[in-house]
Amino acid sequence: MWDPKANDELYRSYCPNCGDRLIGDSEKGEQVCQACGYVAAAGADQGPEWKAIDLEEKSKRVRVGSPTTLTLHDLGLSTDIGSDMRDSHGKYLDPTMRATVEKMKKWQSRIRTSTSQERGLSIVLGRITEVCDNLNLPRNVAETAAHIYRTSVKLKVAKSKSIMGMTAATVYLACRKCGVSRTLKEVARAAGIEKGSVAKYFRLILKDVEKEYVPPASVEKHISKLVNFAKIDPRVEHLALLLSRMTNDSKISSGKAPAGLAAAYVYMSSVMRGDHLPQREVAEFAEVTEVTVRNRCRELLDNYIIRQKIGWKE
DNA sequence: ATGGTTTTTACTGCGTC
DNA sequence: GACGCGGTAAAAACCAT
Repeated sequence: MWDPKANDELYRSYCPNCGDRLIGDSEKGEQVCQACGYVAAAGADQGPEWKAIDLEEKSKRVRVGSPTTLTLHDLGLSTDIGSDMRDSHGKYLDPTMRATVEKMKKWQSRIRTSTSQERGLSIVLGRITEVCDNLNLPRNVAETAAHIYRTSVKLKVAKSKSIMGMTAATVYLACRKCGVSRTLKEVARAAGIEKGSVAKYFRLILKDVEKEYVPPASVEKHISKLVNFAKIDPRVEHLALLLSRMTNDSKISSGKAPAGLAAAYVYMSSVMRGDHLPQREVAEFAEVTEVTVRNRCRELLDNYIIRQKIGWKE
């Protein structure tokens, strides 16, 4: 169960021209005002902000905007040591012992990283970029995925795990952290492995590495993605987004798959505008069934008087 | 493990082109 | 007849406990 309003704050911001809400475009990494057409540069002061840095670069850093959940920290050795300062019983070491161990660890990890582990790391990082390319994901998602993987290695979570399993799981998590709408199914397909095993690794990472809850991409992002993929008239998207915002109600969306809801909005919008896309097509692109689309539509129509609010002609 | 919820599968009937 | 659509029952998948 997820609350759509919880992550709404992450990407919502307002147009400097007319004050209307800006709509984030997950594909292009920019935000657009639906009212006046103002286009904000990538992450002016709202969404995640990043600099393209070579993946292999050692002192990697990902800059993000104000939302703290997206903040990524420095990847120096210090973090590794800080998190491991316990003895075998899980108790914290005393300060003098701590200092000694710290030195040891420093050397140990220097030796380690220059040999096999560093190589293993670069293999996975390569896979991550491959999968991200397959999914047409922006650079920052790959960066985030790489960061997640690096910390999983440090926390020993990645030890003796399937390479593709970890790859897919980190990419999927990165998508969610960056607010990009890619389903687990899609990531699994791009990585060429079972959806189930991706979920398994994903949960593992969620448990031991990324403990904060990361909400799935919003319905609105799913709408944008769906429209882009299916090459639907942008005006349908506009209407769909409008509808989704007007009916952005936890009563409707809670517990429901965002992709299904997005499909319903797009389908309804296409009908309202007279384009009338077949349910079959919309459902196919959204990777849900027609039944789900229908159910969402029905619920929407049951709970809202959409025609009047939208000004449906005819 | 389990129980509640959501999605999918598979099938049927209805109207229209 | 084929197609799009709406509905339903039951299976499967999912999620929190």
